[in-house]
Amino acid sequence: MNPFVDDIVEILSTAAQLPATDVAELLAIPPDDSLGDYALPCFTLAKVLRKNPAQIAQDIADAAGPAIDGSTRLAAVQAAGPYVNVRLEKAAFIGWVLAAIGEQGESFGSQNQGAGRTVTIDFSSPNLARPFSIAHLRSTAIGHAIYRIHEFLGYRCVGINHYGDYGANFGQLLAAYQMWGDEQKVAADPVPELLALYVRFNDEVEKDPDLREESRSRLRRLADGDEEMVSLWRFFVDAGRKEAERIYGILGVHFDEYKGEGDFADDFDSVIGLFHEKGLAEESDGALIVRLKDEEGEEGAPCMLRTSNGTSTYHSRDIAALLYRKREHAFDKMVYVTDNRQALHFRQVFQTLSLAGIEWIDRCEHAPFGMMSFKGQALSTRKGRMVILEDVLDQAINLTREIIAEKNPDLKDADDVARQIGISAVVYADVSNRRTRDISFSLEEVLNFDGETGPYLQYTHARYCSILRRYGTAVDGEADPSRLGEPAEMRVARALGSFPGVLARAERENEPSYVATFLIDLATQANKLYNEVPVLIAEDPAVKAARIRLVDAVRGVLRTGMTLLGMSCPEEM
RNA sequence: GCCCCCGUAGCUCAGUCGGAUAGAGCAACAGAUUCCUAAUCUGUGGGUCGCAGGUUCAAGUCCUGUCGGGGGUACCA
Repeated sequence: MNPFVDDIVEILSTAAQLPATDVAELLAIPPDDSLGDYALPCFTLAKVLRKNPAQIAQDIADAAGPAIDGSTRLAAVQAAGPYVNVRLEKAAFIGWVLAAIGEQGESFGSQNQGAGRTVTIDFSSPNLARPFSIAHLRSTAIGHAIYRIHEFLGYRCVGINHYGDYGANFGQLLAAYQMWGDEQKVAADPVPELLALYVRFNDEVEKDPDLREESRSRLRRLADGDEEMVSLWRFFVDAGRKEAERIYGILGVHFDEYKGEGDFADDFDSVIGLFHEKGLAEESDGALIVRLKDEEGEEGAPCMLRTSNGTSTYHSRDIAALLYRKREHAFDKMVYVTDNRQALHFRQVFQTLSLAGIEWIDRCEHAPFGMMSFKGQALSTRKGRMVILEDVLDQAINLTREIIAEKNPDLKDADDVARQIGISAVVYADVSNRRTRDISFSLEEVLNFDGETGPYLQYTHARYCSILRRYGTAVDGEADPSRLGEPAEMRVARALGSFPGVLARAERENEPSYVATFLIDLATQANKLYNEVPVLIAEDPAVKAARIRLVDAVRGVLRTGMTLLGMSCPEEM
């Protein structure tokens, strides 16, 4: 795939008289590019050859010398202690990267590894009884990025919103509404009114535990199809969905399927039938369970399919939903983007289906993410301690407006650009951390636009757009890159060249933060580049044209990467 | 008790398969704009990679134990 690496492997394996696969396996990248572009550590060879690794490195470098001299891609080979360092022919490497980007255009980075495959991604899936808080952004932003990355790699994607429209939260809402709700106020502006009712219920239930019965009885009536309860519940769900879809509109997130948990509450008989058939289901304390064992054979928490009251469970509903998805979408990969707390739940679901002989269960993955805390405390809707996502977005947008007014008062569509920057800043702050980390939300940090942030990426992109705009004429895709080779140019090219590998890893591990880290690196190198070498004021027109090609490539890859993370890319800011 | 995640600079975090001197950003301080947008760039200070063993030529990275934080552990989802 990379002819430069292929050449190094071929030459060094011949020189060292080693199998090519061994050399490819050992090949590393030196910590500093002044040492070289690739390195072969010789420690492991020392044992076999019974020689000092530095001597081995020297021998290999000597033996490889002539072949390197004859190579158009490789410039030099040198032993440095126990390492054989190889330097690339810079202009050739930059030219190769530019050619690849030129050929593949906007699809550069994709190796089309998802062609012919379908992935279903369950993400965001908010509980509609609660407001859309900053904590919901995690699953939404991470899931959306995973969706876009898969789509870019050629997968057919089905984004599923498995929203919560079922369970105790709704009982609480029904009770609170009927006890204290003001029909007109709720009808006029449901979201904040319902939130207030929800918080009040949880507040009062602490003082008066008997209130729980108010909730439970209504839940029973709902389950029995009581008309009053059903129509109220429907109203709550509709209001919650409208609100969620409004937020998705702001974020630019799209789902291919909306199905609530409640949609799988009634058809779980088939799930139970499946486990009865296999002889796996058994009665225990009135509930129906499947016993599970961990790796050591110890009995762990069982998977409960039906409660002693005869109702469905989180497990049976999720299993029903999963079977439905397999039938409906015939996925090759299924990703659940939920918080870490549900790790055991998914292990149980997967293990239970595995016991039942469902062989495709190994294509299902849980992509967990860490908890979000706020000022050292967990966010809790029940206790009214929460950060409403839209408030954060609004603050980010307003701050951006101020910055634009100060730095670029003549910017046209300033309001639109402020929205793009503010929203992307918040999204970036979320997807830039590795998924499994617990993150502490800090408004101050999200609203700092200096350094490794969303606006930094957008700024770099906008500056590159600006260079191309001022260049005036179309980019010459044939401009000769042989005049390039400045260290700054080489570093940018190396970053560009790493994009396909980064995306492959991001897909494999369902980890969008790899793309975020990549973009910061690319933008950093790109910013250094225009500080170090002149582009528009380059004296030699041939050099200028070649640099413009490089600038255009950076602009394109920045745009692709930011889009994959769900960010927008204004051309001016 | 058992299971999962996390622990790297004052703060927030990177760190592919174990490789050369552990890196960024923020905050602090000092610089760079007659020149492509200073939301940028350059420099300075800042480290017992939680701790202890082990494996290895080589450990932030792998193994065991331990401490600290968070979460989970059959009728919430």
